[in-house]
Amino acid sequence: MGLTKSEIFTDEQNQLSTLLKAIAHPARIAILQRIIISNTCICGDLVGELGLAQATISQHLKELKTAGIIQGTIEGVSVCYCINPKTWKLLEEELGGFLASYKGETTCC
Amino acid sequence: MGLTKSEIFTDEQNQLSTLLKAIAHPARIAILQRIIISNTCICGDLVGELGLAQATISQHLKELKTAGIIQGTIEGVSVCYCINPKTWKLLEEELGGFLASYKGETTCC
DNA sequence: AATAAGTATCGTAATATTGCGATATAAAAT
DNA sequence: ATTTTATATCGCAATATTACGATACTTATT
Repeated sequence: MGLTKSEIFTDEQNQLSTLLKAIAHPARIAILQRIIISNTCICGDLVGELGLAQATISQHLKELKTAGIIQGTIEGVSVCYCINPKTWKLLEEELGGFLASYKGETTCC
Repeated sequence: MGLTKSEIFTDEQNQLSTLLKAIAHPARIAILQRIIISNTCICGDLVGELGLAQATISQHLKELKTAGIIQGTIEGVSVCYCINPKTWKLLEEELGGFLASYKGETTCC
């Protein structure tokens, strides 16, 4: 039907998948890398650098913001976006725990 | 258009987003957790445990397999799926590097 | 007040994802 | 050989995502 059945999964599984989904796009990865490098990001800059239209970038920024991964504060005409430290930490922890749970033992296959 | 413009991004950005996309679904996270715990997974088990139809689970397994995150070997009637250590390591490295690139400095906002 | 600059939102088209019933396939047991 | 068991694939419907032009909004400058 095209609708994820969130009810049957744990809150952790849903939360992690939501965060991952927000990051799982090359444009959004590029945006995040750009924000991290400059530590002071303005959308207008991105429009010139990435090869995407202004509307598209604004939409990607909105998705990252909705997921809580970035936060934006209005600074005059432009908007300054930066990483939301809390969510970033949460992602590092949740994802780190998940990835580390596999110890690489090859009992099967 | 609905088509991601992969051409304008780096190989690293595309690769990382592809891997993340494969994991960014609660059912697939649940499947991976289940595989990791048992270290010997048979699809039939999952059908009973998760609340999804057999066809749906088979499809999720296929996506994980296509992304190279799991590998399956036929064992008689059933198929044994397990983590692909190489891809898992790659994911840990790529993602770890990406997440660690943010140092948490709050110069702005 | 009018204009300019930077972003956000709307509407829309193209494509992708999610989920499932039905059916196919493949190996094991009878 | 037929039936059973386990998994994969097909086809479809519902929904989500991606991208962008056009337009609205919001603040700064003139």
